[in-house]
Amino acid sequence: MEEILKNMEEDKKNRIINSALEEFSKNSFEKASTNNIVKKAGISKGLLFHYFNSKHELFHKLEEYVIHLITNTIRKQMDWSGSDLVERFKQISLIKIKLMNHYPYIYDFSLELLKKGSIEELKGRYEEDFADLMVKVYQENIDYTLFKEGIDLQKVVRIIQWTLEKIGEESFEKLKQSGERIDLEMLQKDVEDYLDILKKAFYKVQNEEESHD
Amino acid sequence: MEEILKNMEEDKKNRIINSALEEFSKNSFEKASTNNIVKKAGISKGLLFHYFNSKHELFHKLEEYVIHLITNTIRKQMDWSGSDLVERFKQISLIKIKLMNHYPYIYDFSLELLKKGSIEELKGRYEEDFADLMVKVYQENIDYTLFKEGIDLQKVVRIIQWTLEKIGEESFEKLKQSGERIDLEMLQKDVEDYLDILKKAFYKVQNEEESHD
DNA sequence: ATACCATTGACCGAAATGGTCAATACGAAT
DNA sequence: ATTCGTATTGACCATTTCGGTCAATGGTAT
Repeated sequence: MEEILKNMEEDKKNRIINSALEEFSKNSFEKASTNNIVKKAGISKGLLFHYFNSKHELFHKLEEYVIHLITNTIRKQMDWSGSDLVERFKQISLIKIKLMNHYPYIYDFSLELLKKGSIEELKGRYEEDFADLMVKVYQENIDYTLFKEGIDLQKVVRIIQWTLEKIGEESFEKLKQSGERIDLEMLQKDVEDYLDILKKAFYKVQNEEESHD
Repeated sequence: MEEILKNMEEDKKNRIINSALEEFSKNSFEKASTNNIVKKAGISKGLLFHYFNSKHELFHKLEEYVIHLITNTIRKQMDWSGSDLVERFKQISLIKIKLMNHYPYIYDFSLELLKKGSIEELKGRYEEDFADLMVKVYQENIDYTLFKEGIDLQKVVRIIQWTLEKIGEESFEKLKQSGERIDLEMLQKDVEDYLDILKKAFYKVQNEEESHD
């Protein structure tokens, strides 16, 4: 994707990527229309097929690009030194939402990929990539003794993840309806509020002194 | 819907409803195909247009039917006497999932309705209906002093709702992939486990004596 | 002026679209 | 058996849309 469009001006490139992401997110592969994609991207039909020889290749290159972008961004922008799982989740969710400001449909698109699977050859590769990253997120240097004892750790972790996912989904709905960019500061505050509640609920009681005024 | 198909044998009626729900859930109205609907329902094209004069009418009657079915089922099957909000949520979520066993795509379909809106005339009517029901759920006879003091009640309630929604979405994914009906007993156990965790986290500490062996 | 790549949009045959309708199948009543 | 009426069929229609092609054009650097 990057190599294919490397000489194209940034703005046009983004329009193509975003238009394709939107069309493939809203429709199944078969019903997604290349006519719609070029119309929304503001380019001619010929140009799209000049760069991507077929609808299949476009989709294939797009999913490759998206998987690579998401996993690499997380890998690079995360602070891997901390041992607090919730903080790690928070970082991931903020990274995703920042990506969404640039590529509004990237999250929806990647969710569809994970649900429906994709071209087999690629699927193996990126699922492995994702799986590796997730193992790293959950296990590398994480201190699980922060959680209260006697609770179902697996379920609690899922509650926390689900909450973050829902916050993300809500932001996306807002973005779609208003068209304005997401207010990252407000969102960060929101995420932190929710995670504070969840930490207070599921982490061992902390030293009150540290948070004293 | 019910009146239109009243003389039809139950099985064929369900096949039509479920096929239409599926097609309209997976595709936007425009891209949904009446050819697909009749194929999956196992009926002829002519028959569908004999009962519903147009694709628009089919969709319209379908949404009317679904909204009515969901709200009425909740209204009737709920135990409105309790004052525990979490228990009320639990009931709603189990009712929804039971409906999903009969109409697998009813939940997806209704979500799309709420997101995208629908035909204007109907929209006003059923949104009001939904809103009324929700007010009843949240306010009629609910004891909010069960929650711990000093927490952000609104956010806590949303965490609980989101958790139930995610459990429902997961059940639906399983249903789609396996095709088997949902094991309601296992699911109920699951819902209760999660809600126990959330209650312990957000409700005031209860008398331990009652749960003593 | 020449060479070269980016870009266009009219055009293609094929497929799918929502909807129609004359023809049947079939059970009940006579 | 025959008639009647309704439930149901599927071939058929005009129209649109599909993915993809390609000769032509524009613009830029040499």
